[in-house]
Amino acid sequence: MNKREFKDRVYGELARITKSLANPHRLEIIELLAQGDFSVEQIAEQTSLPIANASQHLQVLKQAQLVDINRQGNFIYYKLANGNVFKAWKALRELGVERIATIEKLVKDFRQSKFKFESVTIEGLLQRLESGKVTIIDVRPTTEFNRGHIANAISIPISELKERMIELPKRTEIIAYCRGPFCVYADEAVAILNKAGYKATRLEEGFPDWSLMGLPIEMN
Amino acid sequence: MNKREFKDRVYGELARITKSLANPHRLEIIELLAQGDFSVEQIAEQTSLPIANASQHLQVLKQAQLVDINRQGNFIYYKLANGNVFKAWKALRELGVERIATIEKLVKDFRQSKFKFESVTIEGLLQRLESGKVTIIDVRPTTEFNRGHIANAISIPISELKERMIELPKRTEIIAYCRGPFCVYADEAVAILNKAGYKATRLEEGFPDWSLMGLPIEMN
DNA sequence: AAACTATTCAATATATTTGTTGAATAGTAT
DNA sequence: ATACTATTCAACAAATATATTGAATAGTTT
Repeated sequence: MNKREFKDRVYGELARITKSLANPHRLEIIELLAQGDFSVEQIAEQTSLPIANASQHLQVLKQAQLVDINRQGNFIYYKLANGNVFKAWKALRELGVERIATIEKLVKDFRQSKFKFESVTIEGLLQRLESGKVTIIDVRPTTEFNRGHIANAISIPISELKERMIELPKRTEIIAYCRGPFCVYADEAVAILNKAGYKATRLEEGFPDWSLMGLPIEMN
Repeated sequence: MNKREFKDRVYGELARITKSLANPHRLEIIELLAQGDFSVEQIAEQTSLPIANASQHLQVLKQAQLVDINRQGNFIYYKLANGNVFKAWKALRELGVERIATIEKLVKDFRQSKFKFESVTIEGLLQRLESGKVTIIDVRPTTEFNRGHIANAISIPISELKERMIELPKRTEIIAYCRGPFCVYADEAVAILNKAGYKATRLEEGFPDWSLMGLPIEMN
C-alpha cells in the first residue's frame, strides 16, 4: 500500500462516518439519544418520522457504529455508542451556530416570536449559583430526568408545569433547562412562568452539555 | 413557524454544514489547511486531485463558510475560516479512530509494513520533556514550519533529512512530528533516523493539535 | 401453533453528489 | 490591447442518498 492509497482509505473511512451524521433527521436522532435510550417507535414520534424511515436512519447510524442496540421484549432500544458521538455532534453544532448566521437567526426569531428571548449559558449559571439562590427546573419528560439530571434540579415536565408551578418560589430566580439549545421545552416553560409572574430564564445548553463538562449530576 | 418547522430548518442547516465535511477529499483538504494557507494548485497537488476537482471541493467548503479566500496576484489562497473548523475535524477524526477499527488497523498496518511502529502522544511528550532532554524535529516543509511550530523544535523537512541528520544528537531521544496522525512524513523520518542509529519516535498528533491545546508555539 | 407487535427489509422513484471534460473568467505581464 | 496564468464555471454521466410503500422477520402472548 502506497502513501496515496493509505490516505484514500483513511479519509474514506472518516468520510463514511461523517456522512452517517450528515442528515437532518440523523442529527436530530443523535441529539435525542444524547438524553438516553429510546425505542424506534419513540424516536420516530419525537422526530416526526414514519417508523420505517426512522428505522432506516437508525440502520445507517448503527452501521457506522455510532449507536448500540439493546433488545427488551418486542422493543429495541437505541443509544449512543459512547461519549465521542455526542462530542462530535457538539463540535458540529457549535461550528454551525458560529459559522452559519441563518441558524442563529432562526433560533432568535423563533424564540422572540413565541417567547421572551433571554437565556443564560452554563458558565453564567455557575456564576449565579455561586452568588445567590437559584432554583433549577428540568422540564424534560420524567424518564429523561431519571436517567440523569443537573444536581439539585427539580423535575417538572413541561406538560405538568401549569398545575405544578405553585411549587416554585416567586422570589428567587428560576432557570429552566431541557435537552439542548434547539429543544424548545425550556422556552415554553420560561414563557409560562414569566406570564405567571415568576422570574424565569432558560439555560442555553442542555443536560448532556452540562454532563460532558464534568459538572455535578444526579440520577433517578 | 411551528416547532417542527423550526427543528427541520435548524437541523437542515446543521446537516448542510456537516455534508460539506462528509467527503474524503474535503476532509483531507481541511487537515491540510489546518497547517496554514495554500493555493488551489498546491491543494490539488497535495491531495492528488485534478485542479478543477480541487476547486470544486473548495467551492463547497467556501459555500459552507468553512474556508476563507485571499487573493494574491493570480493565486487564490484558501485557509480555514476559524478554529472551530479544526475542532470539528478533530472531533470527527477522534470519533472515527475510536469507533472504526478499520482506521486503526490501516494506520497500524501501514506503519508496521514500512516503518517500525511506535509513537508517543502529546501527553507522553510533555512528560518526557519534564523528565529529561528531548530533541523535537518538525519534518514538514519549511513554509509550514515558519507559519507556526512547537516551541524549540528544529525544522528539518523530510526531503532534507538524510543530508542534515548529522546536525542531530545521537544520544538524546528525538521526537519527529508533522501535520497530524495521518501524515506520514514523521513515520518516514523515524524510519530514516532509526536506521542510521538514532533513537527516534514519532509524535502521534500534529502541530495543529499541539497548538489547540494552548501549548507553547513559535512562529517564523 | 396462531395471532400479534415492533422492527427491518426490499423495491422503486426521485433527488443529490461526484468526477470529467472543455470552455469561460479574472487578474497579471508584455 | 494581447498573451498568459490560475481558477472557476457549465454540462453531462455515473454513483449515491432518500422517501415511500408494502411485505418479511423476530420475538411475545394466547
